[in-house]
Amino acid sequence: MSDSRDIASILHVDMDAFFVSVELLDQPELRGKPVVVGGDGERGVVAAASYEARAFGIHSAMSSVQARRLCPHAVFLRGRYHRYSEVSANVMAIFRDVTPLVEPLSLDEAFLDVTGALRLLGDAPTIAASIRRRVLDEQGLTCSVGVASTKFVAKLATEAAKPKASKNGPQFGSGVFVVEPEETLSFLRPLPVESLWGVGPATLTKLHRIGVLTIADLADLPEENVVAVLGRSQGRHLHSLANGQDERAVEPDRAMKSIGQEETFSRDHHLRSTLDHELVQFADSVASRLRAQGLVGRTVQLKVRFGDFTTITRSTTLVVAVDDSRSLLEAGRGLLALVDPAQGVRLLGLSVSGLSSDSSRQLTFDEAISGPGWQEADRTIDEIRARFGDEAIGPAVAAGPDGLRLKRRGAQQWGPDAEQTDPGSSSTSA
DNA sequence: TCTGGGGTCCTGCTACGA
DNA sequence: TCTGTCGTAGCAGGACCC
Repeated sequence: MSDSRDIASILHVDMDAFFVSVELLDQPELRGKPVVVGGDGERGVVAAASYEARAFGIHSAMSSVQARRLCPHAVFLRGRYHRYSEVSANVMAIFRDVTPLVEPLSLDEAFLDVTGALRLLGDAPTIAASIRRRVLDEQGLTCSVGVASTKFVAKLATEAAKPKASKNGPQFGSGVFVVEPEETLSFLRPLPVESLWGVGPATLTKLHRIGVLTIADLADLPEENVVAVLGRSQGRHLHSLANGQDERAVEPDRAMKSIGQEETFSRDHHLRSTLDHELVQFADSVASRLRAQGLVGRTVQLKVRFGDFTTITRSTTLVVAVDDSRSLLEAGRGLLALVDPAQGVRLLGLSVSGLSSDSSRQLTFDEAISGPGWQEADRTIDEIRARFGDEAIGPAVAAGPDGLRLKRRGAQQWGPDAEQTDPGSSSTSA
């Protein structure tokens, strides 16, 4: 991105209230109403809120209990992750029509480096406007675009372009907001320091302690003072950003670093056997996703959050990288044995990192001497799921009490299942 | 008061081999 | 042979993002 230093050719595109907008596409009768996606269980949180809901003070990451209190008549919808992925893929395809340099950040936002498209398609604001038009025409969705010479300024510019919630309904933003290179510092300096990417609650407390409230305050401090407070890596990074310097290029092919699944239970679990049941499903699901991506992983990590919200992780690194459910389950069980669930477990998670392509996969000792038995079984399961859907087959433990109902994988994106029962809590909680 | 799920990145500590 | 140093890997926890 050599040219992007002196020309505004980095775009940050962010879909407006994406999950809610997709729901409104499919259920147009909800338009104009306060709609909340996620947070339909007792322990859930809000994943997205319509601008009408935001006018009541509801925002993403807010607990569902609080959201209901603020707006009891809002429509609460369970998230449909697969549907959002589908629409997201269509939107990303539009971006890739403009430039191959697209770096998705999540389902609903991406960076685009349009330096190479300027001669053909016009200047960056023109390209931004045409992307907005295409997304609206082809997908029926609105988005906001920030244009700048660096990634993080483009991202901040998007905030300025976005619609704002108000009591009188959404106030539409400009849709495109451009920060020319020479305007970068005057744009940044008045903003609160928490606008910087990487300043969360913990860092903000440290910065407030030394009197830093705005980006200008941070930029004007000597770098060594910032490093003394935040450490070398974060201190240097944030000081550079505050001064408008960001050398990071748009990276279209970022490799996945880990794959995992976790779940917050509707009630705390106290029995190891209950947690083992969950572990079986996690291992099955994570292994299946590894194989779908053609990946194998070496480091298995178990995450446990107790009732008092303290969270621990236990991990182990295997001799060879794996993608089968049995190996993940064995490793997970070994780690679970290190944990005492008696005080009540609120969340359990299993993830795999140290990923590499499965073409580099080595045979395990078992496979080498007895053949790929479990791997073969897993691949057969993959084929059945590909033909008949995710719910067609799964670990026996995932079947419900009637032996027929399979718990859907990936169904609980934003909170525990309201109908979940907990055999552990009733017998051991005090 | 209440705090999901899926991730990435960084830091500090320990163990171990050269 | 003993000791100290250095680099690296593994592990655990925390902060942050959407």
